[in-house]
Amino acid sequence: MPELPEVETVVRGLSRVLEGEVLRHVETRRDTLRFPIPQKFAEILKGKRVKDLSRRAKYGLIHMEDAPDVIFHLGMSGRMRLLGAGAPDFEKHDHVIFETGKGEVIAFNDPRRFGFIDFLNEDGSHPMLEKLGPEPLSNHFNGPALAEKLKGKKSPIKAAILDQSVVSGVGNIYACEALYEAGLSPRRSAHTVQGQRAERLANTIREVLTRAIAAGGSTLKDYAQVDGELGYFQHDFRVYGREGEACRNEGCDADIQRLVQSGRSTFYCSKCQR
DNA sequence: ACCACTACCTGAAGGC
DNA sequence: TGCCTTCAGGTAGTGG
Repeated sequence: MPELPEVETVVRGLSRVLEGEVLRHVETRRDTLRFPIPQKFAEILKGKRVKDLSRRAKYGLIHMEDAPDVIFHLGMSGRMRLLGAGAPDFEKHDHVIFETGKGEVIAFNDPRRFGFIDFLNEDGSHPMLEKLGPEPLSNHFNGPALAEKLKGKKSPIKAAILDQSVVSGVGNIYACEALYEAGLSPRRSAHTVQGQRAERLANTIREVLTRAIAAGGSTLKDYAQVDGELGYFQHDFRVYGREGEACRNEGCDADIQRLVQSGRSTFYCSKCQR
């Protein structure tokens, strides 16, 4: 499910339910996701109040009063499910449960278990946050900053923008979409994206992510916002998942092609992207 | 140092 | 109906 726009949507949804609330009940229903869940995770959080939530790249952060902050990652298949108050209807793969003082129940559900949940260090650091590049929607991300990161990189530009140390939060869908909007071939060597090209790409990355957030993210299989609403940005895809379909650029008669780069599908138009 | 590939895990979809 | 293969929104670790 989750690239930056989906995580942003989930964090906003969770904020509405959790901010300012005491965690009346916390429960871990297995010991390990991608990494082990910390010992006494539930015990440490039980009875503590949530200050607020934030997002860094594809990570959600739950800031606590008088307890360590929580970091979570949704992996490929993670969701946060908001369950009605009363007797919650748990499903398979509901691994971690939070209940607020008002009786709202949140379940972290992740069939593939590529996600994880952990505590931040006291200074707000975490090993997973160390190598992250700039937030694409912040002022630190722009053409020159991107060009600098791409300098000397021999890998294809598609692989480079999936590299979280170049720009953080962009995943396979939005990498494809941003390259299409920028008119750049996914196979182009990253180091050739300088000057105007870098400017253009930085802009399309920001635009695509911003539009996706406004649409509540993208729903492929079962991604849902916290309240169960679906995202709908998938209707705006220009290339992702559209192999063999017509390019949507005015005056282009080519079909969208699919190729595999470092083990992942790339969708692009070979006429519009150079 | 850089880059591509594998491994991690489950489930859905398609072919036979 | 069922078995087998392929594919999926991510990323740490490995080996060239």
